[in-house]
Amino acid sequence: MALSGEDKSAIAKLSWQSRAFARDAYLIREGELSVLCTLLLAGFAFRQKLVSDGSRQIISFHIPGELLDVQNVLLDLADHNVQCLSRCTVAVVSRAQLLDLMGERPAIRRAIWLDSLIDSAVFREWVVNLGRRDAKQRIAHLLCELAARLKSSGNGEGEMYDFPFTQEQIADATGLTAVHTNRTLQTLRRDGLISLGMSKLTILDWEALADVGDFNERYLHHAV
Amino acid sequence: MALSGEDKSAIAKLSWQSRAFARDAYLIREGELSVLCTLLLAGFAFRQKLVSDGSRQIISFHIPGELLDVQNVLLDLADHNVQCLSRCTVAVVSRAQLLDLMGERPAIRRAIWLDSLIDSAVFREWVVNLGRRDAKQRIAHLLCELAARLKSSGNGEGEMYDFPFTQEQIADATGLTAVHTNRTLQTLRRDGLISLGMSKLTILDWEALADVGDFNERYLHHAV
DNA sequence: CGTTAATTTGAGACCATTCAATTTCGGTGG
DNA sequence: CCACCGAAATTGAATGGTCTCAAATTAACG
Repeated sequence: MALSGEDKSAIAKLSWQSRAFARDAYLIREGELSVLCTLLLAGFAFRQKLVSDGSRQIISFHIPGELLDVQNVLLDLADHNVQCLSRCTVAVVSRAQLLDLMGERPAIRRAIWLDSLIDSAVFREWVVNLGRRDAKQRIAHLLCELAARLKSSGNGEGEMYDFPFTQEQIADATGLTAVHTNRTLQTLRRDGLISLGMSKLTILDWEALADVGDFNERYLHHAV
Repeated sequence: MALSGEDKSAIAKLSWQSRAFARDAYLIREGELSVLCTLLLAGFAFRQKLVSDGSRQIISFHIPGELLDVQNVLLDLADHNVQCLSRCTVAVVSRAQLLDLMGERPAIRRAIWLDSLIDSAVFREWVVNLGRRDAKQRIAHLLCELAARLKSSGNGEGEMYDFPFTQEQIADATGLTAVHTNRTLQTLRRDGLISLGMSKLTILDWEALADVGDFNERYLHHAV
């Protein structure tokens, strides 16, 4: 969304600090008040929730350039965890500062709200993915989503993307076990749809992968 | 969220119209521009998306008193369908009017944004429900959520609630088949947790049902 | 009171899980 | 630079939860 020069300078005037986090570090914890708002400058992160038997469901992945805490900014206590997937660098501002900025600058307010609504659209698509697709479709869909977002945010060269996800994380995002995720990835490789290894994903046949995963990028709403 | 008298009168000044819809009528269609914003006055509705093989995933249910189109108000084209579950009466205002009101009145803006963030929190919980819980847990969790929301919005007498959902709809919301939903509901009845029939749900043992469904209402954020 | 929708029941098939063991990868220290 | 280590990926076989398909029963509606 295009912002005016004044909006941009208002953002530049924010007092923020850069912070580094290790892999697996928590940025937000369920049950705590999140008073900070963070922008992911470098590295990957994910939202996550634990269930009674101890297993974990990943709710979304986040790539460099995305806002992480908008979902919590008006809420009392966070209802989920946000965790670093790789080493991360984030820009941090206070919740109060962000809300003030939004109060003063309608275009920024709108942009941030839009961002949170696109996050919601992704959650909805994940509900569909988990509820009505089998293993092969789920994983294909997830790979399409990540590739589409990495491409449109400028992370990636051609059809090759940084891909620091473990198979266990893919499993926790798709509602599968790591074992079955492994087997399913192998069939996607065997079918010539993807190449995956050494923290790099390459989409070899985009059209076929999107077809397998029933992927339609409308729900991303041209997210940056 | 408490609104001032001025805010309330600004809302009262909106030019809205009441409309009735039949069961199964579409309020929003995927791929279309939603220029209207609706408040559900009476009846139940749900969000829904279809996948390639024609099967349907329900993404959320909505009860009287809830806003339906906030998720689409800043988006170009709707990414999902919204459909009436029972006969519905809705209040309709134009998208432009709602956005104007939000521009002028910070408290209303905040309330509506909060509403959309709580919707998101529910989507996230559904991701967890579909991804990491088995059939019995999923259905118990869904029943807890609906009961909690119906209770806090004043729809319900004691532990008995209007419950116009078919088993097929519960199946499409929990990612199961209607057949397996039927068998699972029977075990919940046999265990003495619920009583269900004639469009009425009674929670016989709230604590046990919440325990089975791993239900923690924090994610509802005391939604109205 | 007839007709359609919704619920219920049964049996067999299948996708994904579980559990356990093995191999490969990535990083670290000598 | 190589040996080592824990993490991650891979493989196998048996189990199980859920699905599929079909039919019967019951409830809802005009």
